[in-house]
Amino acid sequence: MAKKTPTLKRCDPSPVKLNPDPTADDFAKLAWAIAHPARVQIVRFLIGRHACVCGEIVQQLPLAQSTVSQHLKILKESGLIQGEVDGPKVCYCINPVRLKQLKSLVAGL
Amino acid sequence: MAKKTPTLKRCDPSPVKLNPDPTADDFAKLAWAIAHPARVQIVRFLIGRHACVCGEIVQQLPLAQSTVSQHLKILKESGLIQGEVDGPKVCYCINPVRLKQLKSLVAGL
DNA sequence: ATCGTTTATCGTAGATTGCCGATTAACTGA
DNA sequence: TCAGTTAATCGGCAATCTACGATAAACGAT
Repeated sequence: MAKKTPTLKRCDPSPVKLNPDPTADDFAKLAWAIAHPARVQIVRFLIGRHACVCGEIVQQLPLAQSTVSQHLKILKESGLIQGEVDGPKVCYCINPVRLKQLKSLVAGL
Repeated sequence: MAKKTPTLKRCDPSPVKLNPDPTADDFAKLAWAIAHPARVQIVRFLIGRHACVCGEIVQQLPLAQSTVSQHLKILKESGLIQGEVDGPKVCYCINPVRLKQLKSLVAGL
């Protein structure tokens, strides 16, 4: 009992193992997709409008068309949004399944 | 009726205004904090353990100590975690308020 | 006071991001 | 067919991120 630590311990010393976190990569990927203000706005905009044309998104943001296209590409690669060709235009919309995945991953933290 | 668009419209043409999104920056900041697999694991680890020492996190990850320290710094700057000096060690823990903010922002999408 | 432990910071290198203008590709309509 | 519109891609530049080893700072213990 001489070695009893006198300092009050704030840290839990229980040896809990770190679970393998197989979803960490996917989680990070989804988080990365919305880790930029412009992309947050795009996602919110698409949710609010259900679906809309690329050009409209460009008009709403103070960014060049090419830059917005890059952001849309990133969002598309994450699976959060989908682009459907509609004539010369492209109609973007939210992927509800993927959005739900993001929500449950964050909610499960 | 000759000008009736023959193509079925998938896109909603209703003119909905894009709300100013004052939280977009903060949202992106929080998302950025967990936009890396290592940081996702750190956050999950801290949630699972309630609190723990920096060195333990380093042991759990296949990264150098300095790299983990950088990730911890990013997480701390986002407000998601807090570091409390406990002698020569530093005890990290989740900031529940900030975590709840992240959850509600994502849930509110 | 000095040593050992623990963590943060510095400096560096390579890769990636964000932004833009310019160009290209795809499609419609006259 | 040809012109016009729409969106994606290319090339380039500055900035940031990630990772590491090495070093410095803070603290407890002897």
